[in-house]
Amino acid sequence: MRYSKRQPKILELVRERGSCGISELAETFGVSLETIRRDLRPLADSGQVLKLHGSVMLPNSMQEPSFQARMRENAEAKERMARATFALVDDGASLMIETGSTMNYVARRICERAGLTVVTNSVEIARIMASRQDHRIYLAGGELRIDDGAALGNAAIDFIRQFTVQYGIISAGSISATAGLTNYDLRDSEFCNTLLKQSRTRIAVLDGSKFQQQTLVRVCAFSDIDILVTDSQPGDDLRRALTDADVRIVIAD
Amino acid sequence: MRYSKRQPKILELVRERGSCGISELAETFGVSLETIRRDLRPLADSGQVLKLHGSVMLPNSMQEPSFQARMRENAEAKERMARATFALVDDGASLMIETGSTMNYVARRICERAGLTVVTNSVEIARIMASRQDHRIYLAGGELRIDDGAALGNAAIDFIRQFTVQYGIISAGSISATAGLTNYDLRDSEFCNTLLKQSRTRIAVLDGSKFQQQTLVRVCAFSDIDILVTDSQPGDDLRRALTDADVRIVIAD
DNA sequence: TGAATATGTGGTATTATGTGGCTTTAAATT
DNA sequence: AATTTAAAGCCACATAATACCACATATTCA
Repeated sequence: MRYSKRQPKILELVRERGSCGISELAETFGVSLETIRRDLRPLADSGQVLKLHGSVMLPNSMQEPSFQARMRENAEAKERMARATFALVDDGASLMIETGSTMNYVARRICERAGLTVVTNSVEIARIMASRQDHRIYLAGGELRIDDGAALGNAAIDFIRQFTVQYGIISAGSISATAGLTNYDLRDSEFCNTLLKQSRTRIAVLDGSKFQQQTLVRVCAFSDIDILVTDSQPGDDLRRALTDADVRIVIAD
Repeated sequence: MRYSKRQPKILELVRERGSCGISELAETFGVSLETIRRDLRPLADSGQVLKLHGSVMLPNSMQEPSFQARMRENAEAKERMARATFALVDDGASLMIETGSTMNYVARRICERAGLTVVTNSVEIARIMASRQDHRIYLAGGELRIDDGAALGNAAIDFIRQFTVQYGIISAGSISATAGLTNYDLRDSEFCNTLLKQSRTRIAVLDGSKFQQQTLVRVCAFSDIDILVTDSQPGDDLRRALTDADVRIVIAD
């Protein structure tokens, strides 16, 4: 492997942000595009980053276009919420995380905590957490949904029933005063339902674009969660419904 | 080590800041570049710092994880064996694959087949297979080994017992005429054992560097496998033991 | 003072970077 | 789906920065 003083910093940047533009990197380091490409080549050859046209990303990011698209939607809000969620969790905590783009952002941040015990049904999140040596990771098995690499169904649900954790972290497709938390896929809802039952402090993370919408399947009532992490003020109806159910609202930044 | 009053201070600086420019050090100590290089040489030779053009850094900031390193060992042989294994499997087949760097190469190739049903205990391999839409993937859950992201133990073993597949594909740490296939980790051996029991055609993939060595734990006897895929001719002893057990030997390219 | 070690200097070899031409890729358009 | 078009990648060469070596000079310590 060829060494360059930039390579470790490139890796760090890519790991931190999930992906980086090549011109962006060139500008950051004040060198030409070709130089960055030369730095990148051995990193790509050894599989440490994945090289695309004009950008690099972590090889462990799901490559499905639909999932990628969701990772980009509201990326900045999701990152802010991830930091806020990080602040809620202590070193050495035990937690369950479900699948989804928002959960990926949360996992990347929470990963920085030391000595966690993590239970998840998402291949992606398991991989993110495995990038550090000092976590224990329990992955629920079953048939994988190709789209996001999540195990759903009875096998996964039975698996997580073995655990009781301090924090249960979920997202959802939408949240509204009338319907509570709702989701696109029944299997997700079922899984989240069990996840919440096995967790003492139940945290839902949803950005403001999910307020007042309504998707197909009900996940749970407001009384089934303890904390809502979001990025913007909910409307009056929603806020009243949440406070009535004793949900603590955390607005990121 | 050669004595210099600057060396301890250089080390201290590099450790504190991660990396240092050589001209920067020369200026700090008020000596010529050549002098700093002479101070640095023994430090670099003894592995305490990593020297690159114009700067030095800590040697471990570039260290790649052990799994990445194994992916690069014998990469060319593993790729050849992967192609040969690909040829053994049909479109629409059902198969089980265990974890390991060789299995990763195999998975990348086999993934090109259409409509497979894949059962695995490796997060990596699940992810590789998920890059195409038309496979069904069953991932065994359990506690993950951080190193390679594999689920091991009873949960994983019980999970795969639900399936019976056409092809069981494993690797191993070594193969020898006297000890059969052996592995480093008992948990791998136990898992592979069950995997083979659930498979009709049992394929072992091992490159020539694993001949005649012997690692810790026995995986299975030669009679428990049907096909050995390798990259070079085994020695006479080994070949005789294999043919006596009716193992078909496939030499890649 | 003299031997041993350190440091600096200049020339040459090596490595890193940038540039321009050409090929490949991805996306936009028909 | 095929064609066009712009962007990104790759390669080869030129240039700049850095490393190495041999030798000269300075410093240290017995």
